[in-house]
Amino acid sequence: MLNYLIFVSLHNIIESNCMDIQIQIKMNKALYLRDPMDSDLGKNIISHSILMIDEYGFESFTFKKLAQKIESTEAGIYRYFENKHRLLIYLLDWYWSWLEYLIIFKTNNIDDPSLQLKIIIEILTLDTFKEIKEDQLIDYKILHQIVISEGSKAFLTKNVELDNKQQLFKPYKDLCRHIAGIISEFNPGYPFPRSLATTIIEMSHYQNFFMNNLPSLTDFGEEKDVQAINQFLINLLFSSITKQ
Amino acid sequence: MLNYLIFVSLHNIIESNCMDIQIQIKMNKALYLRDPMDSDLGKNIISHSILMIDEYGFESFTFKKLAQKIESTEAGIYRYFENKHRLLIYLLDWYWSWLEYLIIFKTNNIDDPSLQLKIIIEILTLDTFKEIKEDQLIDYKILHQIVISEGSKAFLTKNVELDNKQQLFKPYKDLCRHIAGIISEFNPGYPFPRSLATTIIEMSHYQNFFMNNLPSLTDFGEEKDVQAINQFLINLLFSSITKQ
DNA sequence: TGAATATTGATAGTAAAACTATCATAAAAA
DNA sequence: TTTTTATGATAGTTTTACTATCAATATTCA
Repeated sequence: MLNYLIFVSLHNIIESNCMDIQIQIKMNKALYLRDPMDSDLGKNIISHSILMIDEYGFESFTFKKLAQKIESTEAGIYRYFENKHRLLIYLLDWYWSWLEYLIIFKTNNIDDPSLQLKIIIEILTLDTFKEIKEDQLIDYKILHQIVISEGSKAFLTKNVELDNKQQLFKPYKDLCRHIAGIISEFNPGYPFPRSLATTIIEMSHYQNFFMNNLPSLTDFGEEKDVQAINQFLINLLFSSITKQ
Repeated sequence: MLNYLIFVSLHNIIESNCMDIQIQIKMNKALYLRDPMDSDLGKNIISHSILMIDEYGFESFTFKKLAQKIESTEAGIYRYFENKHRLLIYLLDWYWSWLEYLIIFKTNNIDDPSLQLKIIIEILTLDTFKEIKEDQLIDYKILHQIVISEGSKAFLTKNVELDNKQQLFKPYKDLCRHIAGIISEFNPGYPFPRSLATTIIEMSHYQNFFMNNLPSLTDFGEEKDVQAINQFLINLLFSSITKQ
């Protein structure tokens, strides 16, 4: 039975039991008042908030509803998270940290940056997720849906500056820097590696959201196939960075 | 004094007095309960909601605050708009309709689709806006800031489907289709014209937001120059659609 | 001109959301 | 065993999001 710690250049992943994809992620302490991973109640908050934000949408999701679902109290949840916005960022940060872990894991020992980028795009669209086993705590497929539908709301607020000072967006930035690094490795002369990285990341979500909700804004409306988004992103990325 | 009606293929622009850029836009009736353009109170709601959403952010903006500012009452505003989400979409739709008008106006008589696309990108980043005169009702520069910071919130809700059925996103879709058409004119073989159009539109906002708020996610952090975003978008677009 | 209609302002009120505070009990740590 | 900590139960406040009612004032139109 494979059971080991991973020591990579990852700041946020502290432990991973790989066979059942049980990952421990070191979260920014500013995100919570009490560490939700330290108790059953906390874990319940995390796992059920993922389900409920997906079900109701972030605006209609409330701590009261969550408390009823997990048979606890509103006040109980407030002991863990200052407000629902912090909880959202917690979930998103978890996702980004986990995704960077996945990327490092899956591109490990691969030297060709172009192949690395292709793998990254596949991971970003979560097309690989058929193979990924469920975590009992975090349903990554649903969490991915939250990232698609609610992700931008983390930073599109008047609090960006303060939240950013508290490093709340670090996992997202880390991922962006990571991808930008590989882009620069592929083509050191390309002048916009970071902007291109955010473009690929954001579009992997927007194209998915549009495909499913406003299909005329995409070219994937009929088939609704994530594979087509993949092709679009590959085309977009490599057109930009391939030297003629 | 120039004063004429414009008859173009624009569904939403019904009247334009060009010398002082006074534009009348036909808005979707589902967006309001009473047409705000028909009264002073309504016009006040529009002009001041733009200022206040920009000042407070959409989440903290309330009809009560707006009522106090324009010295009317909460109930008075509710006579015009069902809720603040509809008001937001009203403002965004106005913007998109106006932008498509601007694009048609500025690319008129230009045959070269590549030049058309360059003009469109310039308009999207609103780099041209130094020259644009203020409307006494709509401050387009501030409205552009709202589109950047709050635009996605129009459709990233559990109401997308219903809102879409009411055609609330039509101006955005019209613009997307318009740009996609020019892309296809430039390169009829390019397989993702619509997705590329939304990518350019969305990135013109995201890169701007990131540049100003989370600069490490872009390559424009030091200079904070919209012109650099322009260059990025031009590069992104033409790399994709230029045949090798 | 006078009556009907529409628009706004003023006021009041409700339900839910977003918290905060307090106290008792149960479980875990010292 | 004592102390600390975590949770549950309950109650309360402020703000948001909205609805309802009525009077005053314009505007329309017959």
